[in-house]
Amino acid sequence: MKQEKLNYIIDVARNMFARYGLRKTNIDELAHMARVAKATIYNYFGSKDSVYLAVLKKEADEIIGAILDSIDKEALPPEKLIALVKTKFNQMPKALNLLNLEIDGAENRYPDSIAIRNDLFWKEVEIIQDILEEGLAKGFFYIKNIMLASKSIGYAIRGFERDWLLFDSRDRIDHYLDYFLNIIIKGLMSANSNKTDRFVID
Amino acid sequence: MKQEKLNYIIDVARNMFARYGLRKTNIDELAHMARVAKATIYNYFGSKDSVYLAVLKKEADEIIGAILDSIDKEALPPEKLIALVKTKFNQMPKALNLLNLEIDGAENRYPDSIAIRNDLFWKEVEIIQDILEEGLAKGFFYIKNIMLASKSIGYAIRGFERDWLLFDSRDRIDHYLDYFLNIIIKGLMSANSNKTDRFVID
DNA sequence: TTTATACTAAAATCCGATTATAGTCTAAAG
DNA sequence: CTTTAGACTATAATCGGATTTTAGTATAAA
Repeated sequence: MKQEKLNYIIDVARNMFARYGLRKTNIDELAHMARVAKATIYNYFGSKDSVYLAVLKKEADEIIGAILDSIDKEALPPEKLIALVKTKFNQMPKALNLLNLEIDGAENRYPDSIAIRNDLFWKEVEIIQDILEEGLAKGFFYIKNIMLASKSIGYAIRGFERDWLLFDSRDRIDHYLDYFLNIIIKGLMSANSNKTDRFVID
Repeated sequence: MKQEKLNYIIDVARNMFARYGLRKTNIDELAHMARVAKATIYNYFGSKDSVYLAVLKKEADEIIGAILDSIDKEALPPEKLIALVKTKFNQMPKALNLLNLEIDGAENRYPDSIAIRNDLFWKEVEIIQDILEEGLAKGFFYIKNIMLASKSIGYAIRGFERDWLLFDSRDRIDHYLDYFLNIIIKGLMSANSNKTDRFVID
């Protein structure tokens, strides 16, 4: 089958899963909506779960892809870190299925889907690690244990996710995120933590 | 009724809710286990939900109380911040009902219980704010916007909770938390972020 | 290879009957 | 005046069996 057609199936499935959830989406209807035979779907994916996982995977890949793109556009490590966070949170609302995992009452939280969610987390941590390493090499950051630092920051960023997804007042949380970046970059104790003029998020 | 008896009812309820959950705990059995008449419970609490909320409230109060105690034992603001985080995570496993809210599939997540959970979060943020204010006044911290800073840190700490509760490898996450504290206190950019000798968590 | 269709076995839904339980009430005991 | 045991009700949960949906397979034709 052409890659194009396969992507189309995933896209249709993505919409259906986002609207109805895993349980209430059925393959007969998906086949009809995607204008392929049911057998074709089973030929390619093998099971309903696999279709669902392919959707989650695509959503995760999109987030990672967008983050990497945005980082490439920045030259300085601190700004790369800021770009990562901004892009991540901008992309999140598009990954409806992946993020409903966090919010929903476990409706469709099972080992494989959780694995994809965790995988996204650890990929983010890896990217953070790359940024920190570059920052260290170029003299921007001073970090004793880069692996610990990147994981710590990964976890900390996670703390903003739930409310970002649920709240009306996204702007305000954006504000907190901005400030959080300032804090981890400059620290509470450094005298210039007052000045948000250099690495500021607009 | 004596306060003592009332507390005993809450304690028994706390164990039953922790073991069986809100739905599978029934008031007849609770009355029996707590050795009071069912009417007494309804006299005091008015409804099953109110009993449950009283349990959640008590768990939240215990966490806040322990945090405040631990902070009082520290003299320096940075150490107070560290004490807050350490105590919070040490106390968390005791608050079984409150924390199952995070993990469970919404089984017993309804507006009132979420409100208590959020209340705990904002109380933590207030305490952080107090610490930051003291740290600013005494020249330890340099923070432009204390309110933003305390909320940011509150959210960031939240990011460690889920994995702390779920994972086998609590030590490792402890490690991340330690490092996280180092980062926010000293910042990625400050040259002494290497040295973890002063404000170190043992 | 894809498609339409038919097929099966397992799961979900439905529904009426039964049971369990939240919450009220009362009368007696402390 | 409060607590208690027990009776009581109305609603919600459970159960079991019949029915329907649906995941997944098989087949034959395009």
